[in-house]
Amino acid sequence: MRPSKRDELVRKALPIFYREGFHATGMDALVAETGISKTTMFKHFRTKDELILAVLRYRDETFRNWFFRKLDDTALPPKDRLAAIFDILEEWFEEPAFKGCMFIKASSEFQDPDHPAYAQSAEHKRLLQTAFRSICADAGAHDPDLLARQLLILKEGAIVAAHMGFDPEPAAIAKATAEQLIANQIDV
Amino acid sequence: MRPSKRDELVRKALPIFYREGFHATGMDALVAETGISKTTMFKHFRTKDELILAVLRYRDETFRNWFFRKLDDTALPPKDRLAAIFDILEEWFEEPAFKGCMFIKASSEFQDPDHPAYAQSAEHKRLLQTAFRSICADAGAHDPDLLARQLLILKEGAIVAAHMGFDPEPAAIAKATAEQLIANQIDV
DNA sequence: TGTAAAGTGTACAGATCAGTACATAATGGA
DNA sequence: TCCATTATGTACTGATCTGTACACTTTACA
Repeated sequence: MRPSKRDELVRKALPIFYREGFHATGMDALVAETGISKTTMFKHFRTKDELILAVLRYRDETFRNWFFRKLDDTALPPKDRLAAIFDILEEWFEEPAFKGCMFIKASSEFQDPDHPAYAQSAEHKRLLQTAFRSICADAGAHDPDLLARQLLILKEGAIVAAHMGFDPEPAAIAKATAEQLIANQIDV
Repeated sequence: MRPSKRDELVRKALPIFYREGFHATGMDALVAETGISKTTMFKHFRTKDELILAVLRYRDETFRNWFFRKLDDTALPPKDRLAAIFDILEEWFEEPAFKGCMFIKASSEFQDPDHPAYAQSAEHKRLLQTAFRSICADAGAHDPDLLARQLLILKEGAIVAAHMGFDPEPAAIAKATAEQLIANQIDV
């Protein structure tokens, strides 16, 4: 099977689900916007849920790639990289298409903990936490696990604030907080 | 109009929407679980969206009442009250019915910024922020606005972590962070 | 160029959605 | 007890939902 159409579908469905929501997006809407026939969609994915899951997997991959690539590109030492997390976050928030975190939204729409979309969303966050922890350790944090968890909670809070619009500069606020944590945990 | 049935409907619909989601809950499901007839529902609310909005208003009221009542009951001085925010949060997380923040989920399902449910959700967070700021000022924070925004972002991050389950002790982690912020802003 | 795989378009099934019509029953106050 | 208000039950409309059937067309490759 040539997987090109399948990938094209996942790639094109992502921004639609992201923008409109999972339940609110019907298969007919996907047909209209992707230009891919419904027959083909159901040939590649047995159900809508399977497509959603593939979209989430794709999102996990591309988001983490984008994020940590950006972080690497700063070429900063690990300690400064931890603070730079929130600069990259700010870049994301300022994208015109920014609509919050797709995984927070997925776990809002698929609340059953047994639903694979929920599991996939939690897994995404765990992968971020692991990556954060590794940077914390490289930076010489006294308690890398604690610091990573604090930074991740800050990141999630900033995303919620940015999405709901109740704070005009969530990334800057979170960064200011992070810098205090980092200063307290890492000797100069 | 005796508003008893209306209130009963709002009160009974809340946990259903909270547990199942807004789109995923049909009016027929509400009839089945509340025991209130569909005719009556549509006599009190012209549309499902109007019912959802009433539910969100009710949630805003009861949640803030519950939260700040709890905070008052600690009878702590303002500075300690700021840290106690996260103890109360932990109580909430440990409730068996805890399923995340209803407003984060509402803004996930109704993403259009013009949708009243989205506006209502943002308003809830702003009201929390205002209340936090007032306690920060009472506690003698150097920058009450900054501290309140930091604490709110921590709170939202902890809620997301608790809901998605990627951190086993989100309230404790957020509290440890908050205590550093408070110590840095408030002289003993 | 021939052939099998992959994709398309349309039409449909069956379920479920929000919301309505209408006749009947319960309720509460004077 | 009378009467207006309020609530109920059922059956319905028309739209939309996921998913399927099927005949047709395009594509890739040997």
